[in-house]
Amino acid sequence: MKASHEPHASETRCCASKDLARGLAALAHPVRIEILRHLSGVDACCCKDVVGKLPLAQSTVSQHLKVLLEAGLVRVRPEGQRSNYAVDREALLALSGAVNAFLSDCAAGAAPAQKEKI
Amino acid sequence: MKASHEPHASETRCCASKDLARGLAALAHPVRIEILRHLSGVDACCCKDVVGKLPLAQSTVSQHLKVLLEAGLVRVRPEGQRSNYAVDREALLALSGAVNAFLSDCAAGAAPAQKEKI
DNA sequence: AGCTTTCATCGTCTATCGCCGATAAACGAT
DNA sequence: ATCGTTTATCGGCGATAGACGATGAAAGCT
Repeated sequence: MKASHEPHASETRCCASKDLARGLAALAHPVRIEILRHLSGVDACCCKDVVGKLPLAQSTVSQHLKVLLEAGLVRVRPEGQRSNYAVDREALLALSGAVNAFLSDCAAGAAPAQKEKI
Repeated sequence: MKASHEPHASETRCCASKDLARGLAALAHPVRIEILRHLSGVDACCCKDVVGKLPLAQSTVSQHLKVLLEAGLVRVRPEGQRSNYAVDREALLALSGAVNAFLSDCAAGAAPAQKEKI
């Protein structure tokens, strides 16, 4: 997105926004929220199990799991012919903390690294 | 999305997921995060001000503001020829609470309204 | 009255998302 | 060695998101 174009009074801040947005984007889908819910209720389960609980094709579920995986919100452990997925509880807490920090700061009017011109 | 198709062991829960996803989707964009940051730092400011801080066209910023508005994260007060936007601090805190509750529950393994089979 | 400023909306374009079926790869079992 | 099971990935399709410029409406200014 034209990164080196104009340092529009935002350079380091922009990266933080993009990181946060990336994490949120992984979460911002009803199916992925459902999947996280399912995964959190069990120790670990394979893709097939998740497919059994959702009205979606296996390939679709696999892709959603991949998104969650790449966002670092779940972990996978290949066990035999199946892949055991589990929520990364630390990552969830970290994301929760990041979202909380951002939203609370915004709500408090303490915009990070700002407050210069009106 | 084929709502009345098969009550796949999720009916009320699905709505909650969709609501949460909707709120998160509004937040899951770097530009909108930046806008929220800007708005939180000032009491209220108009679209033009936001445009001045971002390398984007006025129409684009206006649309992002509309998304935030429809998600209830910001409020607008038309004042003369300009629109004064301000963060809805209560809404931000509410969303923060919802995200926090969901992620914390997931991290704690307490998936809401689940825990049956497997 | 004109002119400027500010904003919202429309239409368009491109890129990405979300879904699917089909297929291949990896593994276990017979 | 040959199945059956599970998973990941590919290609395609429709829908949506995100960006832009252009336009029009509303409000202020001279």
